[in-house]
Amino acid sequence: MTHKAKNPINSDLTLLEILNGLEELGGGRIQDIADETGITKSTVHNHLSTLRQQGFIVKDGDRYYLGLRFLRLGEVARNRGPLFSFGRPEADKVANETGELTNLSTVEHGRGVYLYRTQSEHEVRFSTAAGEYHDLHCSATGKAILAFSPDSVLDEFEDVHGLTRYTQNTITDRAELEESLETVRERQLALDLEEYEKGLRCVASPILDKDDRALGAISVSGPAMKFTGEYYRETLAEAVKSAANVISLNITRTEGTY
Amino acid sequence: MTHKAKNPINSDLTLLEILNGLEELGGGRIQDIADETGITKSTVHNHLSTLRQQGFIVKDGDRYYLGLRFLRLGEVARNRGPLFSFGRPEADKVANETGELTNLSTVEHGRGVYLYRTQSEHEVRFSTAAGEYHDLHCSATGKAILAFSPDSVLDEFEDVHGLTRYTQNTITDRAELEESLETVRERQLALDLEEYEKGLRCVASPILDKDDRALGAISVSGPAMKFTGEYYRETLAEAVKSAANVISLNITRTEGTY
DNA sequence: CGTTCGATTTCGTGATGCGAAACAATAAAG
DNA sequence: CTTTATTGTTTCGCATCACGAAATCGAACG
Repeated sequence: MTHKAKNPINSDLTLLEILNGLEELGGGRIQDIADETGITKSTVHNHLSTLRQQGFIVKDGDRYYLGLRFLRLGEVARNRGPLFSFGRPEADKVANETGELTNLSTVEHGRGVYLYRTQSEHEVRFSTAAGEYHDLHCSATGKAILAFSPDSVLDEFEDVHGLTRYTQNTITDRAELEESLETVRERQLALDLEEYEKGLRCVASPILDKDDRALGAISVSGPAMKFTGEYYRETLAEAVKSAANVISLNITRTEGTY
Repeated sequence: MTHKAKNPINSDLTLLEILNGLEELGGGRIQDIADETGITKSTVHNHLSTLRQQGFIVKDGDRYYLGLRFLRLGEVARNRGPLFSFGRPEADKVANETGELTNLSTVEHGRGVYLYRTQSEHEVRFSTAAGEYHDLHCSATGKAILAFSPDSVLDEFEDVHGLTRYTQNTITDRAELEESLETVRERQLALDLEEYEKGLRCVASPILDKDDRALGAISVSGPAMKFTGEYYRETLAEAVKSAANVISLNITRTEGTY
């Protein structure tokens, strides 16, 4: 387990449970939240009422929604560390030059988290994956990060989530995974060959600090049909790798501020 | 007051207080948070410990920070309503065409909130204002929104925050403000002539739903020295106005989904 | 080794969060 | 218009538990 609180505060747990419910449902009425979370109506009501009073929740008609207060908290979280501020411009560049969807991610609580994803022209609605979690063993960014992280990171992830199989290509064997990480280390490049979702491929390169430890990774992702041959293994790979290099350099250059 | 909870939950209040503290400090040690919030060490410790266990907080050394969990919650909040998903692409276009800083904002809990701000080349670090609050009476976006909102919105804002004076140009008289809103309604354009910060000007245009009620506003902002004459009152004004129109149209066209 | 500073834990108690159920409000149905 | 159903809101009593003072632990420093 990641962390076990000695004296967990009960009402905090229910409050957070309610937030989780609101996130999943994208908002809802008291009854909905109560059903979703298994918490009594009156309790849900009191918590939501308190949250609203403090400006964290908005009520539209009889529906409750997460408020924009969380947007602010999220931005503060995202701007801890240099990864986002230095990475975003480069990610945008890669997206412009290649025309592909570009991602920036890091690790938190033993899982991969998207810090940023470029906007796609096509899927306008809900394209935002920022803040979403992903597995480390079957994503390009995840493997790029693992290759330059202490074993403890993989240990924690394996402990909590296991090496779940999603497709035929998913690497579910620890030894095999570690072997593949070795080549990632050599080439500073990690691939995802439909290991998480059939038809989806990625290339990632790690973003490193001065001690060659991964702060995160940058990747492009797209359809397997398009991500093949030289375009995939040279053009895109190089684009991602050089972007990662620029970001790493910019970060280490400004070291000390962090 | 915006909303008064009948049975506010005490531990929720302290938890939220701690989050506020973390936001202000950008993270810190137990003692720091305790000092900042006036809550006892052990209480702070228990709350943070609980939050961490649930993945909302990260601990780096002996420092606690807001976790990326909030990023996700913030994104959910931001994607409620069509404003962000339809507005962002247009805001980016305006930013590209004019080269100026472009903002997208809305109203929540009686205050203006930035939903999105385009990245500026110059100020890389901490340029993110997303989720930040701003006053309605002295900002271009605020006035654009007020002009197309029921009086209750201005009432609530005035009640809670008052028409604070920030510069010589700030409109602090309700009647005068309402008069200026009349011309905003006519021209579908609102200006900020250094009313909030000396040297800073903005132009905004409201984003309207099918009943001509403001969902938010889009604006560009920049130095007063540059924002003058035809460039300010024609070029930028038109850019913002037409972008607002496009967004409004796209939203009403897809009406019913919301 | 001792000192200092802060994190963590212990612990007793008064406050309070919880759930069942009553009540109100609203909408749908007949 | 009345009835019925559904859900939000409030009440209330009690076992629980969040709180704070102080003790303990642990690390960094000289």
